[in-house]
Amino acid sequence: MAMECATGRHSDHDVYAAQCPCRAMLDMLANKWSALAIGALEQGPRRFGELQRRLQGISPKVLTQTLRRLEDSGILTRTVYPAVPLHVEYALTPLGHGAAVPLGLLRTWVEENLDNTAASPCRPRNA
Amino acid sequence: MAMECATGRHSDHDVYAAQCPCRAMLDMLANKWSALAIGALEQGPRRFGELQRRLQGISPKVLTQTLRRLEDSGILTRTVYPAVPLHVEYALTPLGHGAAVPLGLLRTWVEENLDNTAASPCRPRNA
DNA sequence: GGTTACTACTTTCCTTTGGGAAGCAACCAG
DNA sequence: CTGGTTGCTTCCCAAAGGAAAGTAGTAACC
Repeated sequence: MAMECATGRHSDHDVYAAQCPCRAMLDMLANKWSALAIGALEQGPRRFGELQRRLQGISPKVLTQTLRRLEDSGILTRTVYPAVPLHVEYALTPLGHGAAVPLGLLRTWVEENLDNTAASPCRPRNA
Repeated sequence: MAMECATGRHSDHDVYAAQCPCRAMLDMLANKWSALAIGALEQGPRRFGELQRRLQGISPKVLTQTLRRLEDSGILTRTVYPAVPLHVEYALTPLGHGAAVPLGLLRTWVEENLDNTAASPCRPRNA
């Protein structure tokens, strides 16, 4: 009786089911670089170099991999303008803009709630 | 002038800064198993075996790693009841319950929006 | 003509992390 | 003394992450 998926809670999908394709989607979105890249594209299309500067600490290899995966999943589009020098733009699809909402809330929550942990803040609050 | 972090957008933290401790927090929460484990604990404390059955496909090693990391970050607590057989309960902290909100939205979004992608559904919609 | 610069990667190499299979330890029931 | 239950740990391998350097095409500078 369709134990593999479909508990009927939301739609036909269940992220808790190992075989459900939405598990793979969750695995892709629930990832540091994906969350940051999607957030960086929320305000409009960005170029490779812009993203690399924004996502501090990412290497070009990993940025390419991340963008390719998101492109293959329909989260963003890659457009090449054969100008000189080469110009490549990445932009969120409507699906990507949808995913950006919960991911943005997650990023915001992390930034606003880290103080409650034992981690040291970037700016000490009394110095 | 504090380029390492703190763009001032939300609080003193910036997930886009590589050195900001909130980047590490994002890296931990933005992860398949963390998102599922936190969701599974949202309705109340759960035992190791319960979590392992709920998070279909997780191995005991990976579940232990995930729970330990979340415990070390203050997201959940681990309580041992020295009964026979051994009884261990995992429960979200207030911080964990806060993190559960955006993560729950992400899980729900994935379940409800996978249809819009090229991925095959669990239950075909016309058969 | 040679050199430098720009953009967007790719390649190589190495370290770190993730993941499955199996084993372990404690305890009790039969 | 064997089997069952719970909650892990250990071993080993494969996949992913990350730093550094190389590539390709063009154009502007000297």
